[in-house]
Amino acid sequence: MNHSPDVAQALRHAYLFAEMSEPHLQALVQGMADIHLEPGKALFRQGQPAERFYFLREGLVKLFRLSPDGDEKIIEIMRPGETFAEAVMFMGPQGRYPVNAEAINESRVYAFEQKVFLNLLRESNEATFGLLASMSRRLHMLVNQIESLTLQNATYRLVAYLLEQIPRDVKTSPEVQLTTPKGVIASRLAIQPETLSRILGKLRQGGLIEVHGHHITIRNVQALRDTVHLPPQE
Amino acid sequence: MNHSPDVAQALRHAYLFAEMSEPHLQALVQGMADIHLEPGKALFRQGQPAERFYFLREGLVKLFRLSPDGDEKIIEIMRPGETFAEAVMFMGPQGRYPVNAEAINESRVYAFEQKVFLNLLRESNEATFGLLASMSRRLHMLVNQIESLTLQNATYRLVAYLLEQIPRDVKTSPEVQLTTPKGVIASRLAIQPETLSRILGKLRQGGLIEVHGHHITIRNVQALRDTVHLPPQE
DNA sequence: CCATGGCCTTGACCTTGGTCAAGCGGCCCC
DNA sequence: GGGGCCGCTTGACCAAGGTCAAGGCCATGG
Repeated sequence: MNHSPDVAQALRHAYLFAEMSEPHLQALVQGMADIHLEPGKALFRQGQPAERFYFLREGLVKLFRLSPDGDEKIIEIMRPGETFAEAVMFMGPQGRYPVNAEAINESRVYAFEQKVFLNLLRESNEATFGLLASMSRRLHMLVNQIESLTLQNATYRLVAYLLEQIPRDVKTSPEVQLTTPKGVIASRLAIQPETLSRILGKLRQGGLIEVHGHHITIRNVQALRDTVHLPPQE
Repeated sequence: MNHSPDVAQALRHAYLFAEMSEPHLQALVQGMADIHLEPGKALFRQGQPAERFYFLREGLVKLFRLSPDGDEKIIEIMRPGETFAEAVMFMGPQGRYPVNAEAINESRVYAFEQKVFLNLLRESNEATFGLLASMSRRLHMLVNQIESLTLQNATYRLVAYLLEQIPRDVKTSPEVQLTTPKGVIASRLAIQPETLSRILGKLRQGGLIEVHGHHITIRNVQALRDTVHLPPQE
């Protein structure tokens, strides 16, 4: 199967490939693996030698850590068009995945050999800068996460999460469609599902939101921001 | 003043400069600024346009966030030989510092213009790979921090911190010298000073450690690991 | 049409660590 | 040498969120 044109097209949405020369990109597409994942299927486990990195084509993948007694903390939920595990390439020759990766929904990922990609990087600076940009974004994201875990409470984190889910451009009473089960969101926010449910209930009672299953209507964006002392606007 | 030889020597300890060609390094040394900081003096503030990045020559610098009501969370404590704020270079042209930086002790930092460094990166791949390595290490460090904030409790974090402070190679009853006031350590571990004090007291009562001001003797490394269910050895 | 199981909600209770307040000890500086 | 300050400790109390247990609500499949 030769999907090269549209595959290359899709890849260009990722920082990593955005600026890459056409021949280089083509070479990568030739060498990549197209992997199909059922919901709940693991892609890799923490501690495994990291030989590949990934581009999410369709579906939803969670990156997470497990505590000794099985509790799960989701570090990041990957969405289509994003790459992950690229940074591990530079952890030295014996690099290992620092997290687990598992499909939430049925998913399709493209896998690239790190060795191949590294060779390509050595002779192409545009690609390297794309990689630097994506790592720098991820660093910032993690710092934000640490801040909200330590300096803010559970309600803040949930509200911030909801506000992030509002599609750009929307001015009117925004509708948010939760893309994952609530338990997954809870783990991402480092709270228990019970607590998530209670906070949602509290916000609902306050008339700030309406909850219909996975569909949430935000009745008053500004009031919502105010409850957690977020500055107006975005 | 021309300290170039020993300055270059010191810079090579950082990943960022380790593999860099001698002429390039010399050029950077020529252009850098040598900054002296009194304890408590700010180097930069979150939100300021990021035009430089830094190498810590002497002293101790904290990177931290502030909550709206003044609580401080230290993200990282920089030690001599380390670079910081390099990643911001890739946040786009209007990059801003994502944290505050302030000297804990009297310190000396070298400051480099991002523009200059970026130009150099474009023509030198060794330097770029050094940068990638240091960003990748920092990513891993942040993920570890998120894990211990969410999946572990305060005692675990403190014990893990103490164990990290044990100098390599030591086999006998290890001595740890705290390099910063305990309040700083508390902020780094995201606990209150009172809690830090209590946990230390609990460990002391359990006969696991001895505390004499900033000097801590670990009486039983293995028992200490066991209290937080860390696997033996390192 | 009902049974099953997953996901979510709700209630009662508990634990960890935060908050507030008081006090101690060393250090610096007049 | 005394006053004051800072960093730390200790105690009493508190509250956010976790834990445990019991249902409810669908969707799915027999």
